[in-house]
Amino acid sequence: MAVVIETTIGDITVDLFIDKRPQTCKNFLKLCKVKYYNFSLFHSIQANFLAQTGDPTGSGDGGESIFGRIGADEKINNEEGLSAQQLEELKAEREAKARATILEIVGDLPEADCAPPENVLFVCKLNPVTTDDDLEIIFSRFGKVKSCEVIRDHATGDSLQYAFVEFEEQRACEQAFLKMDNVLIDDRRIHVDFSQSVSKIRWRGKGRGVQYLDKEEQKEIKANGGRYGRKDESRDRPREREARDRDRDVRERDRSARGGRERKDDDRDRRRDPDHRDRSERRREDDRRRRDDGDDDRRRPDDESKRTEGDRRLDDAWRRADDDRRKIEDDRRRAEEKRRKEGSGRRRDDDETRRGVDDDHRRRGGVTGGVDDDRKRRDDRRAVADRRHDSSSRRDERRRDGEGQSGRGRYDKKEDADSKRNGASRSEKSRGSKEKESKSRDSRKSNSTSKRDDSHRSSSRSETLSKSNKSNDKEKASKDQHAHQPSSEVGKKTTEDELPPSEPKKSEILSEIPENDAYAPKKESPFQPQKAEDSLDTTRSTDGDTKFDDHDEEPRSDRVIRNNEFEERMSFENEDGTVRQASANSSRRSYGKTNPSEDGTPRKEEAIKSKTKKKKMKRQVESSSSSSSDSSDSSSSSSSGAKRKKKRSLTVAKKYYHRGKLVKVVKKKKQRNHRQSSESDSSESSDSDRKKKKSSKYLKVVKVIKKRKRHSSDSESSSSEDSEDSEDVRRKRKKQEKNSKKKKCNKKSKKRKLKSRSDDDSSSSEDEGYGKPVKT
DNA sequence: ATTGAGCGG
Repeated sequence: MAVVIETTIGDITVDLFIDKRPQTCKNFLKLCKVKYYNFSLFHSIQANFLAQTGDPTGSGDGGESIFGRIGADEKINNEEGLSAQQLEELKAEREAKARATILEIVGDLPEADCAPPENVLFVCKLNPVTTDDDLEIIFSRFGKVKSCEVIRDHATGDSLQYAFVEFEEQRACEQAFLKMDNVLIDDRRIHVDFSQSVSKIRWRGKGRGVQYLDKEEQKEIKANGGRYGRKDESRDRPREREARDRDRDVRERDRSARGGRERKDDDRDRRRDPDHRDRSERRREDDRRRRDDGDDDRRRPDDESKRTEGDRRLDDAWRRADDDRRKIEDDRRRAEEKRRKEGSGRRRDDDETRRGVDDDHRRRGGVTGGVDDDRKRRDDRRAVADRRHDSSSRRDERRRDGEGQSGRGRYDKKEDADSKRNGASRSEKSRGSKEKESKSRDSRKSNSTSKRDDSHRSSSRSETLSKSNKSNDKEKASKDQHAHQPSSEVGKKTTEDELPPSEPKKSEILSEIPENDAYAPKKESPFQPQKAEDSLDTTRSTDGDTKFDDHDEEPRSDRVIRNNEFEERMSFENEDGTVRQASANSSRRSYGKTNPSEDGTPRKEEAIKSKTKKKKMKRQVESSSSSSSDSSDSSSSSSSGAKRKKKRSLTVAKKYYHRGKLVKVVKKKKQRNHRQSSESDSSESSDSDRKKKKSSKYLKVVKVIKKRKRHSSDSESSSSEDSEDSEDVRRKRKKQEKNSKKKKCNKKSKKRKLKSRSDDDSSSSEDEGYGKPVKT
């Protein structure tokens, strides 16, 4: 709650601690309302220290409370009777608040009081097949679940693998937080945290607090497309309203003066659109105009030459004039505002006061005021609080990191989804490998040592895998196949069909939850959790697999296999002559690549191993591909048709491997470049390729390539002296550079994303290899 | 690694 005090030399905004000193504030507000303070003097001013006002007598001795005596029944010392610990907490709280306020002033936080909801859990690392209902059932054991939402890609409907669970009670939420972290759901070890999301909170502007939205309100906002939702809400500060009206007035006058027509539409738009939108609208409009201009230029390059300098200058002048007009308008508006302020300050005060009061009510109904409750169950909540603090600080950091990152993250997600969809087209293959996958998973379960697991993965020879699997657990494999084959035959079965059979098992699981161990398997007791997993497995294997077909959501181990199958597949895919498939695969492979970095600790070792392995593999491929000649890349080198075909495929594969190394830096463009360069200049590119192999740092590699390219193209252009060609090359180069830059920027986030994917997918393999879930 | 659609500015 804030009050603006207007003085002859400027405004002062006063924040009121309404919840701390309700009576005092009420007194103050009421006095404001009766215009008690109007025209008061600042009777005492000490530079850099204080300025006192509010005494109608102007002396500092006068004035009286609206209650008869100031402060009424307020107990000033609310720290008495508190233990030292409590005092400390209070202090810490105050400090935190102060920091938050500073951040707010600096502009890092929208509003210091803007806190994420306390009764909402954030659940991530979910299995994509997990649904709202599943989660609700599972989480409802801690208390009534108010709402539960798995966030999905709004285009594809794929699960984004995180969810929000809103509890009716905060306590239930805390319990769930304590008990459900690192628990297995649908074969995935989920992670639970308190929601840090403030997206359900609408910031009503600086100093105006926040508003907590329900779904309907959100929808409304979405429909309105604005930050400020309802039209007739008292959300608008009177000053703003005035400003807007004035705005309109000015424009109206403007319009009448100039008799412009297009303004009219503009104006209507503005009136319909809430607040800030009009500005962006205008900007957009402006942009469009400008772009149109540009288009004109581009469209008629011939005309451009004909156009006189004067023409262009006129254009510019027109643009500038437009800008100027706007500026003038703004100025006028500002002046008007000032004038008005002087005239009608009184009324505003009243409005402010009224609005403030009900504002306060609303806010108090919201989230604040958790302090007392806190004191009641402190013991229980100590851990929780710590966690919260942790995560909130993390959130702050994240926030400070900037919006760009999250944006990129989202983008990546989308890419993921795309690739998923891509993969769906080759469901035939994926099914085959899926079978292997399920087998391998089973084998992992039976061999409770994670070492074994690792050897599988790192050796990652499909033959060994399948062999060991066959020998290890035929039964389970057959069972698994049994489980999912029908579904894959039927194709897309609706989940409703599948759900009934799985329901009882779910309840079974639920009954196990109370022990909490079934959901949180440990190393030492591989049996019980396994049971749970098995049941989960079977529950999911059917309906999960149908979804696998859709989303190509195979666990990681399969991808390893695919890596190794890659050579073969590459060759035969390219025998079809389709390069696209190869490229699709390439993106796939990039996922596979991150794949060895799965389980927590052995991650790095594995990564290194895999790197060396990959190098080896690469070398193998190279040697095999370049059996005839050393200049392996030279697709232009002469050879017979069939051979050429084969060679080409190999070349693609090889290129792919080069790219495989570089994918993270430049993925798609790389492809294009490569193709072009390999077509245009073979020997050079092969040289550069060799260099690439040798150098270990990606960035360096990129630079080398770039330089090389430049060299090669330059030399080429000079040698061939084909001006058109060189132009082309130049253009291409530009493109390349742009893209490589972009990719570099994205590299980090992409890596992260990939890792997350691998983690998710590998969670099934973590079944035994994972330690106890963190408990508090 | 992870926060409520996603994108562009």
